[in-house]
Amino acid sequence: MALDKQWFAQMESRIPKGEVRTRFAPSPTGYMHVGNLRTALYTYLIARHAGGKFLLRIEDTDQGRLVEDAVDVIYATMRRCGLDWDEGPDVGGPVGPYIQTERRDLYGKYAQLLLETGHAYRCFCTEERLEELRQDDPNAKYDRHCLSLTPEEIQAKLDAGEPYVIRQRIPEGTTTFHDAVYGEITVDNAELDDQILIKSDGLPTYNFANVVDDHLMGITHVVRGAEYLSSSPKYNLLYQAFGWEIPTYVHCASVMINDPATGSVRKMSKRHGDPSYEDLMAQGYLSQAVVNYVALLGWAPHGALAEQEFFTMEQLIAAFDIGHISKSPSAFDLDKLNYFNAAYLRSMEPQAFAQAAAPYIRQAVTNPAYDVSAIAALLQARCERLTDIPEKVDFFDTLPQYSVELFTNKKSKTNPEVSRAMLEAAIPALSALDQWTQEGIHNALVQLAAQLEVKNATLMWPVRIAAAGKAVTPGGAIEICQILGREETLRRLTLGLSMLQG
RNA sequence: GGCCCGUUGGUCAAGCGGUUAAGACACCGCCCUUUCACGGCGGUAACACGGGUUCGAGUCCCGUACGGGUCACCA
Repeated sequence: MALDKQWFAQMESRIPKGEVRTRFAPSPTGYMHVGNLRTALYTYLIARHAGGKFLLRIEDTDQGRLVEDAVDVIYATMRRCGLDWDEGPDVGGPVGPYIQTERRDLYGKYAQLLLETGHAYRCFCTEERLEELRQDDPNAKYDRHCLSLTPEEIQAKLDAGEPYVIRQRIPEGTTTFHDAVYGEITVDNAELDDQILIKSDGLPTYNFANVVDDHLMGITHVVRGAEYLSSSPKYNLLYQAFGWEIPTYVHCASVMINDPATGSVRKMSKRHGDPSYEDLMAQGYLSQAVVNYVALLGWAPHGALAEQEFFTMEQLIAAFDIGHISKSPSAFDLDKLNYFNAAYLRSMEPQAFAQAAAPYIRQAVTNPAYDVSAIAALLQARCERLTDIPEKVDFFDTLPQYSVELFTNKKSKTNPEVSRAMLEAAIPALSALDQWTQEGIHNALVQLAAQLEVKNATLMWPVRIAAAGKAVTPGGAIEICQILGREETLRRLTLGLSMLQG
């Protein structure tokens, strides 16, 4: 097969120059790992910080792992996180296509190039033979059996239609590469395997497609998880074999999680039931909170910003720098995410919060008479996640069964006898009210407490307990009574009183 | 196991040869208060270990230990 020099030249000519270009290149698996999300974020931030381009490329060369609609999940997640891309499968761009299976013909041509320059060779070994090689040493490298095939032997196998793969020929010596976060790393080439570049199905392996695409797409900063650190020398060798400029590598340490079962940390994984981005959304977390938290998992602002922890996307773009990406793995901490989420929830406009909370409130409070906005106002400073809401407000719909013991509270100086006296006084005072407003209820009860010569808490406690039937409620007696309405409040208070009289 | 990487409180982390070693989460206490939250104030808690280099080391070098990654026709 003759190589079309013009075609290669044309591919080269498409590559944009003079700008920072990064890419996020997920495999369509149907969900976004927290670690992947963080990698995507950092990749995005590096491009935006430099005023460069951020691209999205879909790496779907593993036909066996294709997941239906997974690409849509990626789009949705990226958009929801505020990671807008300049070039990608859906928006196009100068170096497309942006889906690897749509580029399939191109990898073979580049592999051919390597074949002709002796940087790669065809391998006809069967899987059985490879397995045998690994019999006594499961970590054995390929023995280069097919490297010694003569051109005639190769041609004969080709003519016979024998399936083959194309392998990279690793040269002698050592390979040194530079990583922006880990620094200079040198390895002995003897440690490197003659890895497969083109699989027998004709599709490229991740490692090969990655190098070809990154070059052809003009990627200047290769941002990826640290699990690729040890395969980086092979990448470098590939770039060198092609005579291509080596990009800046930015490897990010893994996101770990504390495993309470073992008491140690391990890499976050879907398999162990660790939450993905989608899981977190379903659990009532805010996308901004997750993004903010994740940004700080493995990167920290420096200088004047060292103590800042709340960042908008714009602020992240301005502050982000590769130099402060951490080399060591960090543990995902749900407590801290909860803190961020609660803070984001609190910072919302009351109206926006009410809107977000409404469906969760309505899960537990179906009575249309109760004002959702008023309930939301009580909740805003009191929940870490939206999904915390239903159990906090269930008492509005139905008064729980509760025990008289709830009427006893040391700090409020209440016990069943005191509570009984309080309710006996509160019921007529509240039924006499002409305006059922927070202010009206507040004034009536505060005046009553003064009149009875007890502290406010002594009166409020039994009222709240009778109104809600729970020791802990969002909001106090006044707010709860106001939302309940006069009739229901008096009914519940009377019920409470009868419990105390019985 | 070989190779590569890492190691500051329970967790996230600042620090880039000279600091009383920041800050945040969590935890504890106090205040505020109508329960709980919110908010305010305070507290417990760290440079893995051993050698060097240096007037001086969390910061630089070398070991050890521990942790992680990787060794596929997966990405």
